Amino acid sequence: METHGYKWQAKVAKALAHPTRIAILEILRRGEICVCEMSPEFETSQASISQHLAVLRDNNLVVARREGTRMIYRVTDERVFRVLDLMGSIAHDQLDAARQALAALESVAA
Amino acid sequence: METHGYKWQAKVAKALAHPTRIAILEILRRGEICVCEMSPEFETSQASISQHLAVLRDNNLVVARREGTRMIYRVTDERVFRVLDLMGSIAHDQLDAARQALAALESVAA
DNA sequence: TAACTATATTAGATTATTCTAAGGTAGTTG
DNA sequence: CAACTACCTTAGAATAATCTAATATAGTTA
Repeated sequence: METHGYKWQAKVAKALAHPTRIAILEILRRGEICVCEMSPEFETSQASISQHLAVLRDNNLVVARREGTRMIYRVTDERVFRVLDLMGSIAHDQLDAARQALAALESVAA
Repeated sequence: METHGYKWQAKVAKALAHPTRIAILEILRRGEICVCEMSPEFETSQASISQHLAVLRDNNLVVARREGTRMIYRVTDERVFRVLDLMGSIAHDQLDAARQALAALESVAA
């Protein structure tokens, strides 16, 4: 198996592998927006957001264009939202299962 | 924006963020299988594969059961394959676009 | 029970990611 | 053009991920 061929898929996954970057994409899901409008939604420093945007840019998940002094970002491929949704429901069901397993243990202990 | 809520999604993404782990999941797509049967498909060391399997296990993307001396693995949620497929087509189209951009540049240079 | 097979774990070095702090760039406006 | 706004980049420290080498464990078989 030439794992090498999966490098590009892995790069997409890696680009998504941070809560802040997912949050950025969720904001962009509402439509294109400038950094100045998404920044206030985070506690994170501006530099940090800029770096996360750079990761998304470098992996071609978003593109930016300048408009005056602002940079307007948008996603390049709407399919990332399907990925986010799927990962969300997978994670959700994992938590659900874990909680049920815990409840089962607790009912035995009681 | 409470990025904290995206932690679990990010964990799923992180678990997928390595070519070897994607390759493992692609093998598991064919059905459950023991480590001894998937190992030969990799150049990677046995320890490394075991560690990658541990990452997938720790993130609940696969489960293992023992059968004699062997460990049989299977995916816990078939939706990971949809994630892999989506990431694959996103990555594919990115490469396509990059190649077309290059070709356009080259035709100008010529 | 000793040797063997299949797999996991640990330790440690290496490399990659992320954050903070500081400074830089690009466009705008008085 | 000086000051300002919006954003980016760099450097460096802290943390996390990955690999190799060695060792451990669990079940099997002679």
